[in-house]
Amino acid sequence: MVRVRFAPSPTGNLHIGGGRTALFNWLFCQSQKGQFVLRIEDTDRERSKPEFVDEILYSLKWLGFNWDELYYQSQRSERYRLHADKLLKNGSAYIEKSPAGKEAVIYKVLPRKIQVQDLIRGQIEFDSALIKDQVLIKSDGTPTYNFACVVDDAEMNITHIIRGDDHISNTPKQVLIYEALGFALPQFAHLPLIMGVDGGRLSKRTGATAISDYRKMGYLSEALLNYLLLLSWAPGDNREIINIQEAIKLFDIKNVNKTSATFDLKKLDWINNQYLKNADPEKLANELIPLLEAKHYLNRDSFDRAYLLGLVKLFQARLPRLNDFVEWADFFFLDEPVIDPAAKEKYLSTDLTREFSLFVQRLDNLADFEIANIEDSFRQLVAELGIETKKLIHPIRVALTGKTIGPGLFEVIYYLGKERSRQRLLKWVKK
RNA sequence: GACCCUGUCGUCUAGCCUGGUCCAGGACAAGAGCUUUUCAAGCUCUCGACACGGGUUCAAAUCCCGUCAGGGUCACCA
Repeated sequence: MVRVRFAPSPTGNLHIGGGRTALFNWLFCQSQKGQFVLRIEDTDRERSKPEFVDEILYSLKWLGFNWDELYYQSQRSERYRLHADKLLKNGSAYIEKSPAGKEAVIYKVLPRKIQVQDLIRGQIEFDSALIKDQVLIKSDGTPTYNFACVVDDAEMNITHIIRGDDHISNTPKQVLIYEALGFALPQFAHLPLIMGVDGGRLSKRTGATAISDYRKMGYLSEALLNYLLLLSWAPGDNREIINIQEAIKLFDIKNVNKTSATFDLKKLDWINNQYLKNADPEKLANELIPLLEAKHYLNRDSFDRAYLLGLVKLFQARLPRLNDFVEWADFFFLDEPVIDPAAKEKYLSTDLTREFSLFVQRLDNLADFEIANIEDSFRQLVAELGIETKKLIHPIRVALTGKTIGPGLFEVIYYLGKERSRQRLLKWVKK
């Protein structure tokens, strides 16, 4: 039975790199019908915070991952103590006393060659003569990362350790401990790191790093997952849009790339848009309601859901991020549209009193205020006036929405309604 | 600095294992155009890469060596 683990340390939010590590563990685990262990590595008492644990669990669930078992290292002190004593007894570790009289347990590293078989990289060789003696139990009684990690992975029967590249140099240290403890070695697979646009590690300086930040910005979890997946793996058929279920079917850990990848927000936006345009409007509306409410654009208890759904459908194919809806569609919720000064200058600087008045009349005369009828009456009008469609369509859009870009004008008029449309147009009519 | 990992368009990648079908394919971005209503959607086109140098071979992006470059790690942090 394949057993993998994801072992975040709750000293911060779940970040992109962690989410990606969780993703590949999930992919491998699901493709092998294995079990997924979640282990909270909270041995650093100073920096570990329960609110980070909550945040990490929440983000993992948001990404769609769940776990079969959950452990906290802080609750397993006696296990580490026990195995440290074992090493003390068989002579592979020794005690070091600090000036304050506190004792630490140190593993004695003997010189030898260590070969590690990595599922992604092949064989990697190390010389332990270059590794100094390793602290197992710190003088405050807590285990070090490398020690707790080995004890846990062994006791939890982890068969495959899939983690970031930055752990490659920990691997020989851990192999030494596995062997000293008499545990069988698991398989290792080291994922390439994700870089920021500046070439270094992805950091807050080069963009948002927390998974939850992307959720708050309006990225769908499926899209984020799809993007993260493509960062170091490809389905092999030039497909860019692939959902997690299909990926699980095609996934082979041996095909994971060795090269670190740069995080590219533009491509994430594109993928997100691909998902947004096919997303269920009901679901999108639900996500938008709190955002619109925060802007006082609607009241949760008394709004027209069908109407909101209509607006969502108008915009969803164009949005890079769901949250952009709030700004892009603001004119549907505000009493008065916020007019972009440049748009006003370009389209509303000439007097359109006659054209606007006539169009308002046509709208007033419509028996059925339907999109097709609105369009017909508009086209009839420009034909009669003998002007180009675009000469009138752009000024009307700016007057109604305040923007030069947006959904088709006739849909906009329909959803704005007859009354609001005529009022906004009449504002530009000189008496 | 030492050790380890990696090197295909600006970015993500396919191809590399099993040399020839690759004067290197796809996607994002960028640029141009189309869409007699905008674009931030859609469609079309363009630009653009095998890090470098040696080998091996009839033939190398693919195999070997070296160089260079980038990244990671060297904590009683995880």
